[in-house]
Amino acid sequence: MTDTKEKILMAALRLFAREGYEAVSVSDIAGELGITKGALYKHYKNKRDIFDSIVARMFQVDAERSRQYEVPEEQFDQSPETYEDVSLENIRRFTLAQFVFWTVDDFASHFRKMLTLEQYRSAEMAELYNSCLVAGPVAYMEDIFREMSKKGVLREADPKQLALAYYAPLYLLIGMWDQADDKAALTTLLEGHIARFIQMNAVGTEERKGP
Amino acid sequence: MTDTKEKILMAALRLFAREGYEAVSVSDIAGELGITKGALYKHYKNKRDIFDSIVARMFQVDAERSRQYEVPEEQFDQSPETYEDVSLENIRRFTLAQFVFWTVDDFASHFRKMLTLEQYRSAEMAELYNSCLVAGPVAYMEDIFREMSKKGVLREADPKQLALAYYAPLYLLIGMWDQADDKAALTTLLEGHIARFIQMNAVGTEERKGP
DNA sequence: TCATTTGGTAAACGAACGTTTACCAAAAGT
DNA sequence: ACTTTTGGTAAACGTTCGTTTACCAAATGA
Repeated sequence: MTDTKEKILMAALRLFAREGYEAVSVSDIAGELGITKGALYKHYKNKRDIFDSIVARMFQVDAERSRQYEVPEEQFDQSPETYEDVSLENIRRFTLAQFVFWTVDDFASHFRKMLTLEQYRSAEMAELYNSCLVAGPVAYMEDIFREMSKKGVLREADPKQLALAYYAPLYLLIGMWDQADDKAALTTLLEGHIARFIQMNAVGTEERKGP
Repeated sequence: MTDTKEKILMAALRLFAREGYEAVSVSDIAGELGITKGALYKHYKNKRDIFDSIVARMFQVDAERSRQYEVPEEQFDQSPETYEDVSLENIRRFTLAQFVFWTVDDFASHFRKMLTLEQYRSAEMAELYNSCLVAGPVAYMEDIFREMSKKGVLREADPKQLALAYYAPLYLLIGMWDQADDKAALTTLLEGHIARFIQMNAVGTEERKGP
């Protein structure tokens, strides 16, 4: 069965996320499935191959996700007076989806932790960690905020500074998730942060802008 | 010489911070100093003992630091009209000092990275990482902000939400430091963040409060 | 039906691991 | 001056590592 190959990948990911790549032995992975380590080499050519397959899988998952999120296209025919609300609401929903993805989703959550543990081992891992979880998302938000400032949805401000202020709490709360006992409180904090950010930075929360 | 013992500790810390504890061999550590691994056992009883000594050292460094930062006591006899400025300026300086400590300081920087890599291995490491770098600092800022709100230096707001908004960018920038090529830009971003935070949350940046 | 492929076991491989031992030169103590 | 301690080397210990090999039963395919 090719089902075993999948089980190996997930078991390895779970172990890599907790212990780090080097600290996990091939026997450990095989032991998780109740098979011998010899059987493992029928599915992967070596230990590194498992790791590489995990990374490749993440690229695949990410491609599917961005295909899904890109151009929903439905709300662009709104009247100008409600555009900012829709736009901000989109950001809010996107942010919550990001949070859920990196914390609740089994694969993404374990992958994030694995990447956290491997980020200093090589420039490649550092770049991957950075683009997935740090500078990548910040740059993404910066683009969005620059656009929104230009359209008058947000007050004038350095979009890089805005992106930092917006994304950093999300990043920190993701990092707190794994060992938080009250996970609902974290979600509440995140929602509070988003609401606060919109209230302080959106045009139209104090005076409403006419069409 | 007891100087060798210190060199072993620092070399081990440097390696643990890059590779993680399990991925570093005793030979690796000895090799960094140009001695054999046998010699290493004249200074530490085993590999774990080196790790524990590093952690103990951090506690020691931290104790010295908090002794140094606690009760500078010099500015508490200010007139009420300048109190908020002093208070906010203290926070600004404290924040920058924290940032420099966890990024530039050789021991603290490596210790932070090591802790980042070990945080999922045991509850003890998770707690240490959390108290040093995540929930600990947030709770600390929360206390400060609650006090400042009560004294009217800050606008009314949930202090937990304030602490998250204030500390998270610091946390993210610390994490970006290691592999940033333009470190000055990060410092600029941090200073921008602090200035922005004070401007948006301090009472008196729009209307000055009389005595 | 019979050859082949698949997915598994058990054992062995050399290398590397953390640790211990036997030994030694130089420094320190008395 | 002689003993002890200190800080080092080199080699060996038993264990575990990642990987390979020989073998096998069941599924697959012609």
